[in-house]
Amino acid sequence: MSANEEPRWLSQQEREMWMRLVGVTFLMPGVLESQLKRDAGLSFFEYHVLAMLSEADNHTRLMSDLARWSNSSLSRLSHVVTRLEKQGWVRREACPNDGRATNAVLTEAGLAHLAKQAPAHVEEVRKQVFDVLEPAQVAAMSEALGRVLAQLDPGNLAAPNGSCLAAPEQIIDKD
Amino acid sequence: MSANEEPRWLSQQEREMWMRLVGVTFLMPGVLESQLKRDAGLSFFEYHVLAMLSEADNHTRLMSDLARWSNSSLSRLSHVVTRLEKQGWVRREACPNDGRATNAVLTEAGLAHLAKQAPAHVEEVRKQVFDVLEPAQVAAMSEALGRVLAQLDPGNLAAPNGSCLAAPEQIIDKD
DNA sequence: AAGAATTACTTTACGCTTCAACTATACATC
DNA sequence: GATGTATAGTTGAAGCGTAAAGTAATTCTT
Repeated sequence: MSANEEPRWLSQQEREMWMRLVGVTFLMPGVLESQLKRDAGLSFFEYHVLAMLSEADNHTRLMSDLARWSNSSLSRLSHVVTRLEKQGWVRREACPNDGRATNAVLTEAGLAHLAKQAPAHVEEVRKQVFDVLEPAQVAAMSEALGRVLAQLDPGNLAAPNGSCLAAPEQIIDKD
Repeated sequence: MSANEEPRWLSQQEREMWMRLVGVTFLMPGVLESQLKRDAGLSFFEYHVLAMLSEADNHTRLMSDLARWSNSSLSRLSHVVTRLEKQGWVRREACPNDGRATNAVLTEAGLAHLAKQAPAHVEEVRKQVFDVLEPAQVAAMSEALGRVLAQLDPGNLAAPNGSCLAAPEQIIDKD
């Protein structure tokens, strides 16, 4: 936008959608986190990380790939994995191919804990999001959100090709 | 869900939408915040709060209403308003009708700062969200997000009726 | 009128994330 | 082989938000 152009203010319809998107963005993590904290002692992000490890080959992923796929910084992930290590749910392993790289591995205890919590969590996700949407709305949301996500994080569309990463397995039909 | 029922796992289509929604939820605030922090020294939430005050009659709102409408806790808002006070962009006033209540008021400096930052911010919002969506997608997203938001925060649909609140003015066509 | 319950914040302490600096390893250039 | 640059994390300090406690005012009940 050049200095002389009029800003492209949002229309009334765009503003309404914007306020709702911001509202969902602010509220959703906290609402889902309430149930997870109470039942599992996990934050929403921690659950998300454990779920991603559960879907990986050998329940193992490079830290850099895990950070990218969970939409977080390496620093944030490093701190979170440190906490999950202390709980015994994740462990760190050096990467045999690259001395700089570290793998995060979901432990047996972590997998058991995740499996135990998944039913209640998916029920809460269904209650808060999917039960209020028609199937056509889910499809439309998915298409539109895909476009927004591609803009927000262009680099994440590519399949990860970091070392120490097997091709992802077919994902278990859980949240 | 009774103890004996099978959990309602997400379908493949639902999972795809879910991962995208979570991705946008995690990434969007930070991406928009980068531009705001750099240009204005404001977090995304701080900007949101100033924008809401700018739209209020006399640029004044009850703290409790402002918290509700900005989807935050009173405690969070109290801390944020304290910081904005220190910057000279907001001030607190006791409510004449209710001794317990506090009004947040946008100062002249705050209004000027917001007006200065609004063009760049709306451009960033347009770039990250609206430029990648078709008008029909904006309408569909708005409808679907409205349903999800109603579920996440049922009480917020009602018009606020706290004391010290005039009916909101027609909102200026800004982000 | 007095006391109990509720409401509207504010404040403190703690946990989590970000920022910036650091360490170690791999790769490119000479 | 040596040096510089880039990469992959880790770590500590500071900032921000949550939980819980506190203060003050209002409303309700007796």
